[in-house]
Amino acid sequence: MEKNRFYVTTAIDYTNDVIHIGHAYQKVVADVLARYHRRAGDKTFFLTGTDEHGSTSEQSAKKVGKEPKDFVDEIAAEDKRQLDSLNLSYDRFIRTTDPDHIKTVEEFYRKVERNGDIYKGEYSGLYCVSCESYKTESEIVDGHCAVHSTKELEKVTEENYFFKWEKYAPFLKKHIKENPQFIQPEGRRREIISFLEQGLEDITISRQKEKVSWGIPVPGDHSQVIYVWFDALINYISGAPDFWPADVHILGKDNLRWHALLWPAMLKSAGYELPKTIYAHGFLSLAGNKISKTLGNVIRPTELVEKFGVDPIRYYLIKFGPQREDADISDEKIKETYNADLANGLGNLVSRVAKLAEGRNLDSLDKLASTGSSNDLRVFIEKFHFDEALGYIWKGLKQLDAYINMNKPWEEKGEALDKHLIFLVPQLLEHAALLEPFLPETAERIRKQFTGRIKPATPLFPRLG
RNA sequence: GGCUAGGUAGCUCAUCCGGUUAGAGCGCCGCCCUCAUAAAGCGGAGGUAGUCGGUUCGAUUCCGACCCUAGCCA
Repeated sequence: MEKNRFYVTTAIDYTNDVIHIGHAYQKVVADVLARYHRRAGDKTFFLTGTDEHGSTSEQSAKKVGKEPKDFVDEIAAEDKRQLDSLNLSYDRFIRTTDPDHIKTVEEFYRKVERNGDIYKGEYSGLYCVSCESYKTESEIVDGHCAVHSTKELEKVTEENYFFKWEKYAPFLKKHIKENPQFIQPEGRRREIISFLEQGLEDITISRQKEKVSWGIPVPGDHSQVIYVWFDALINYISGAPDFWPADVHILGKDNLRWHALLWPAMLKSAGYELPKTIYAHGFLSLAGNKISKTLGNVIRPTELVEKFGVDPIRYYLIKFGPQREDADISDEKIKETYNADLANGLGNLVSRVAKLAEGRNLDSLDKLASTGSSNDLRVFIEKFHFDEALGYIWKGLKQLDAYINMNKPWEEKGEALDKHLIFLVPQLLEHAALLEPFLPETAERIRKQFTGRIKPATPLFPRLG
């Protein structure tokens, strides 16, 4: 059987601070896709990592009296710990300070340059001396820098390199219209199309080294460093060159424009294939509030995982996460979902069957099951409808509960009981297999419990009071 | 301010092109059962579909204005 190739990426996170629970959704979703495709036998690569260059990381380092590299080393290590707590099966954690990434960026830049799409121009913007960086409109409050409201912003003009973005507008328009699958979900696609109708302007892709020193030098002109996107986006190629083009980039809606419009233009210019799908999700709020340092309500994945366990957090995010629109998370909501679906649902069903089959050795049975494949499930996954995928599996679990209620196997003995177990145990194992991409730890526990001599029932998910 | 997306039961969402009493899951209340984690099963309460106007025989569904939420404004 011929194997497909599957390459999924997440956004790489900025290293001015450690990631929080709001970043967890896209990582879990990417993990579900990666695990699903690995199971299906596809040659799979799952890339995640950190975006480490730029003035914001540089200044965060300075604030705590550290060299940029030392500082981002610490953040990257902590980010990785956060991701690991979610049981993510990434194949590489790329850092934009990795030597092979820097080399790829230089090569990429040269390709675009050779194609005649880079030129020198004048960039002018409002510069905050205290921040040592240019401010965009959203960072300016009443004409002042949002962080330094007493200082005047200076209008500064500098010579930078520009990328001929506008040139690619017709190409982008055509590609997006002809490939409905390119930007997902559909609402986001319309958003980008209508933005594109307003036209594009060329964009600066470098900064003078004296303003931003923490970055990759522009090839051939070390008085400038490459600015943000011409560094960060290229990680998708440097992270797994043999797997390019990516099947899906998963990112937050704030990054969509860059991924949907700038990145494809860059790729086209440099002569690369385009990714197949760019999937943008919404944001997660915490108990009704925006997650922000200023509000002081930032929580890390590790905190929730310690409180509820990995799979309950994964389950909540997949079922109620910001798949299309924004979503909310809170201890209360996690607990409610945990009790309803995991304790009373899956966990209780496992206990029922385990008790009925306790001590039996039905080893020959489990080999009949566990194909872990389902056409319905495949369709949900391909459409990125992860919540519906879980709903589909849970519908199956409900049917098993209904089967037990109807057939009352606890009233049976011997062969009559076996008749039911021969149906129930393989069914349960089959569902565990379907569940593996979503709740890997739970799937494994069920598999172990029902392999060989069936172990006594210990609650998979003890009910929370 | 401009552009875009969204506002349907307490919560999360479904309602294809306008048309009988707007649905589901969770939560809540009641009943019932016990193989099971006081779980499963059955029943019930709960919505003037953001607001106000317009088009129409008829609008949650179309049009307009306004309000609220979110993202972007390079």
